[in-house]
Amino acid sequence: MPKSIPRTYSSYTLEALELLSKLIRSQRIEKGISTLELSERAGISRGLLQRIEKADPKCEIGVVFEVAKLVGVELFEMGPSRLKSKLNETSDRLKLLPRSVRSKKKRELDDDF
Amino acid sequence: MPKSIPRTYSSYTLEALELLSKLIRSQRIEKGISTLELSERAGISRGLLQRIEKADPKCEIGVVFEVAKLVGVELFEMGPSRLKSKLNETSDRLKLLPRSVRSKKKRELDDDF
DNA sequence: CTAAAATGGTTTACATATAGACCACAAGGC
DNA sequence: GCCTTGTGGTCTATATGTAAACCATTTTAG
Repeated sequence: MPKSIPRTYSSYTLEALELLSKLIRSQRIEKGISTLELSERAGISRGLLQRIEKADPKCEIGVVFEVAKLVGVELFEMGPSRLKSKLNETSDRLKLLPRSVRSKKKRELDDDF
Repeated sequence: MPKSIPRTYSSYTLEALELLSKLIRSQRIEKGISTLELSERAGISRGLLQRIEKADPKCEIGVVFEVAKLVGVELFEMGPSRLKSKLNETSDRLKLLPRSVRSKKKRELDDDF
């Protein structure tokens, strides 16, 4: 049972969210698309789009990414092709890693060497 | 009332999600952090972390970004300082734009000039 | 100025994401 | 080999995100 969970976010996260939301809003306005128009194209409600443009951390990430893509904001600062190659690269590197992690569990090892 | 909404995502969105999730998983394993450990640090359940690492589009974007930050994945491929300056830059540019958009509504103008 | 449209808020009902407890199995250390 | 621990499922209850319909205000075109 999920008890009221007051989530906290680092400033880095909040700023990244704010950047993404403002990039979306900028692109939307520059392209002359109204909130209603864009929300319809994205298949979401106008209210949700407004929350996205206000950097609400609780929106579904898939929807936010989709809206970003619709107005031409590049995720990860890369277009489709570079994204794809980076994905392959990362997939390959992931395959070489162990599936399971043995943690020291005794604290004080959270360093990143 | 939200009726069952079968969302669709573009491949670009899906690949971006997959990339992010695999970057997170890679970094987690490389740093020797178990799913339980990381979920506790992030203040989320282990199940949610598993969904994040499986690129589930329906997770809250704030949580995903926070987990990414915790394992050292840079959002937008930039660290805190560059992110901040880019944010300022975007904020300034947004201020210069009109608040409201007059859409032609008559289709066939969705071009980006 | 006036009128039309966009925006930013609400409010309500419902679908669903989440936490937390389980479980079986896999994987890695000894 | 054993044995511990991580992983990936499941299931249930609840918190909450979302769609849809409102509203008031602001903004833009004329």
